[in-house]
Amino acid sequence: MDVRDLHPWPSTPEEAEAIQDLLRPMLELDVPGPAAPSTVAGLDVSYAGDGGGTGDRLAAAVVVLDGTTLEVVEESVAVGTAAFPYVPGLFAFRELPTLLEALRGLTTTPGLLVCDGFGIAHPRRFGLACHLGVLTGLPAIGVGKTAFIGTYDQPGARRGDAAPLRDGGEVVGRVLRTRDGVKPVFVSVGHRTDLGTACRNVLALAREYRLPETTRRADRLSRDALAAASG
DNA sequence: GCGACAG
DNA sequence: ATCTTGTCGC
Repeated sequence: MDVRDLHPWPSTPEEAEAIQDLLRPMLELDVPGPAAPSTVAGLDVSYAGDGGGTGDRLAAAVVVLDGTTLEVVEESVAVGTAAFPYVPGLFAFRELPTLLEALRGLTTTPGLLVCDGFGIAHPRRFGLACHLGVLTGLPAIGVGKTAFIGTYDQPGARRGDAAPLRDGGEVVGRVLRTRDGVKPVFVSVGHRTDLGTACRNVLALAREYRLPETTRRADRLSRDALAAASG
C-alpha cells in the first residue's frame, strides 16, 4: 500500500496544509519516550539535480542501528521522485512516499525514528517527524541542522548544553550542543516521545560527530544509492 | 508591506 | 537539497 492511496495526494499548498491539519490531532505528545530503544532508525534523502521541483530524482535511505552499540542492524533504500515542490513548511510531502517505501523494506521495527528536519517545531506544528510518526505509529524525533522557526538564546559551548526553542509563547524544541564548540542542532519532538528523552537519545547517538550516527549513515547510504541508480 | 524560510 | 576551489587544522 502507498501513502498516496490513503487520501488524494495534494496538488496545491492549500491541500497539503489541510492534510497536516487533519493528521495533527493524531499526534501523541508529552508521553514518555523510549529511554533506551533497542534499535534506532535514521532516515535521509539525497536528490539529483537542483532538488526544487516535483519529479526530481531522489533516493531515500533508512539505516537501523543497535541502540547500545550503534552497529548497523539493517539498511533499506528506495529510489523515486519528489512528490511535491519544495515549500518551507510542506517539505515532508516531497519525500514522504519514497521514505515510507524504504521503511516498508525493513524487517526490523525500529524503536525510534530519527528524521532529518523538524517535528512540532513547525509553523503548523506538523513537520516531517510528526508526519512519519503518525503514519508509522512509531516514536519519532526531528533533528535539524539549521533554524527554521522560533527564537532561542545561544546554548553553552559544551556538549550537552542546551537552550529552549520558543515560538508563539510555547517551547517547541531545544537547541542542543552535541560537541564542544561546534554549531548546535535543533531537536524537536515528532510523535510518542518527550523532549527530554529526545535530546538524551540524540546525545547518545552523536558521540564523535555533530550529527547523530543514524543520520550520518542514512545520508551516506542515500547518496550511494542515488549514484548507483545511475543519476 | 518586506524579508525569511527544514531539505 | 545540490553545485563547487581552496583553505585551515587535527
